[in-house]
Amino acid sequence: MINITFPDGNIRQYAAGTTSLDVAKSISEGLARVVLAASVNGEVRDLSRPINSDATITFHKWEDKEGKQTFWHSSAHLLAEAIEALHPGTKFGIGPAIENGFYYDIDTGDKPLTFADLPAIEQKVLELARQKNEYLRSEVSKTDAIKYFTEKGDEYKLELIDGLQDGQITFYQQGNFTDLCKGPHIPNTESIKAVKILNLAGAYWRGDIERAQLTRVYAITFPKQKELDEYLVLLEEAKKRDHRKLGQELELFMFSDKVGSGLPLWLPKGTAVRQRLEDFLKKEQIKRGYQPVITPHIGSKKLYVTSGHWEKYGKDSFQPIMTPQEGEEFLLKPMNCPHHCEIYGYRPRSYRELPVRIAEFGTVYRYEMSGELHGLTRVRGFTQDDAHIFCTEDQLKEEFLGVLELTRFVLAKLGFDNFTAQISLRDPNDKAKYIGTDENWRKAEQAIIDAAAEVGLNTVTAFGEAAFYGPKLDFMVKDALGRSWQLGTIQVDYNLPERFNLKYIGADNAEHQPVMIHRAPFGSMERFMGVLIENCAGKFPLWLSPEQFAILPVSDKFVEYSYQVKQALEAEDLRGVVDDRNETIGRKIRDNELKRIPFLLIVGEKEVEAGTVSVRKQGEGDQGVVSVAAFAEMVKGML
RNA sequence: GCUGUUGUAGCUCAGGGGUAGAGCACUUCCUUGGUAAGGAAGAGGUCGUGAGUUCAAAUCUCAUCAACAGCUCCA
Repeated sequence: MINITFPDGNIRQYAAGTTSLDVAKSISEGLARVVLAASVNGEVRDLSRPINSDATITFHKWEDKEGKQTFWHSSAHLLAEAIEALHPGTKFGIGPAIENGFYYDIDTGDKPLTFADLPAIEQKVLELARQKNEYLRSEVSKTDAIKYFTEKGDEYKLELIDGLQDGQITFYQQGNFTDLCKGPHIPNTESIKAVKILNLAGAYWRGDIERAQLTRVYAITFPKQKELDEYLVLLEEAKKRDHRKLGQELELFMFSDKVGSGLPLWLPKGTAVRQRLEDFLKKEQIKRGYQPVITPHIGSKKLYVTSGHWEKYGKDSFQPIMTPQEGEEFLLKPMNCPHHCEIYGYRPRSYRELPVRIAEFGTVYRYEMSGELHGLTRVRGFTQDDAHIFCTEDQLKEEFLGVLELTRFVLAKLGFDNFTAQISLRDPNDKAKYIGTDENWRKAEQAIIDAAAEVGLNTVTAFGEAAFYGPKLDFMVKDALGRSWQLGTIQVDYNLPERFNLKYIGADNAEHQPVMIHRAPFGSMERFMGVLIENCAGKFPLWLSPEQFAILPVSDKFVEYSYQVKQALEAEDLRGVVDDRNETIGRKIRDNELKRIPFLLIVGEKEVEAGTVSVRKQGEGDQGVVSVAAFAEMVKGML
């Protein structure tokens, strides 16, 4: 007999060799019907795998992340079976589950898959699912595995097998389809009741730009048709929050072919929001001892040769600007750090004045590849809420903590509670990509890890995601469609101080090299605005909103009073407009609701006589009548 | 940059080898209306750009630019 421990600490005894499914059945038939996989000693496994010794067990249902992942991974196999049935000779790459659904990379040879093929494939998936085939696991020798896929002619699978060790290779089969896979899988295809192929796209084999481009088929499945329908509605809703769409509807920003791609033009309303964000952070930074500076938009090429950026990015950047002077070259600045290094180094520095915190909303230009451009979140000209902190080794951790505090303060103020803090470290297997000594890297990485741990920040660690000059801590936030974007960033840099030969005089009257922290709580104004727009669905917080109120006269007889109210509110530092169009009140309400104006003030005969306004809150309807002064007080109380 | 899709009025889109259409927005007039679309009339486009095929191209072909999705990249 073996002891099985359940998540609640209960222990029950079973015969050795019992399966997770048997264990589930012993608890209830109901559980056995809905369970998809089980974690045995922390490893997610097939329900049919026997358990031979004492173990802890956790069951995974559709509601769990592990349950969904297993369900979708199994669905990927089913999708492959359907594609193979309809398009014989298709070669298969990999087909993992992703956050929402799964994909399979396929190579259909010279007959590419088109959107017209998709309905038939979806039908086939459902047809195969209804065959109620089991997912059968088998352990296969490397020789047999190679033999199978050689006969099938699938070189992608052969390449995958090549990287595996004999004795660790498993196949899974359902119906007529056998795949190289380490599992786990759900027991049977019958629980897959609804499928939608979401997208087709190119993807390089093994992510390598030099290799073949396969067709990546994105799809999602559900155990109930209703859940699929709801998911598709959710996707549609998310598209409505897209900042590119809202930016146009709310007249926040635009792009112009004549200006150039990736170069946003900020319209008055977008500018109003952005400037308030800037003012907010500038004030906070002053409180925290930052010193604002201003530097030019270009810098001599020599500056970037010194910094090392020319060597690293020069050929992929906006190319140097020539001058009438032979041999003189300037670069549009792609970052502010070198300018700030020059400011730090313009005179000798004493340890007494460290840390020096140099801040600038600096506009930079980077020639991003055309395919990378994306609304406001990936552009070629953008403004960083940049600052560089020059400090001693001993001050590093405290400064890092201070920046962490500021960044979290900023995110909280703007309503971002769903961020991920990512610690980006070197790829330990490819140190050649980075500059600087091992010793400095080790120190910098440790400082970040320690500081994050000290404030109890929940972090994920990403190896290979560091900047080429140092490790960093990034705050990642998702957009309306679930894509992750880096917003705030904090980076430790031992490299630039060295390249610019920056020094300070210590208490020992000797020269020392300061450490540099790059940091930007917003990241860039453009990207932050983009993600902010999506996060609030265009309904900006009251203090940021371009217009806080709109006054809607019931007829043009009340326009004059409307302007008096507007003046009175502006005297209270509130901002808004009068909708004096010759339109019905219903129309004015509708149009201004759609502009996401927080408060609509309706005025007619009654209001004029009583000196009041009838208040309507965005999205919440009529709030009743109050005096103008009372309204002003109420709004100010909400700021 | 790569693969695929798209490009027609300010916006959303229909059409399609014989020189352009709808709704909304806009302008004017009527209406003076009380909590999410009042009525009428009018104006507005060399169909992304450039070549080619054709008696004829917005429509077909090629190139180019831009946008979208994913990949790759992100100082």
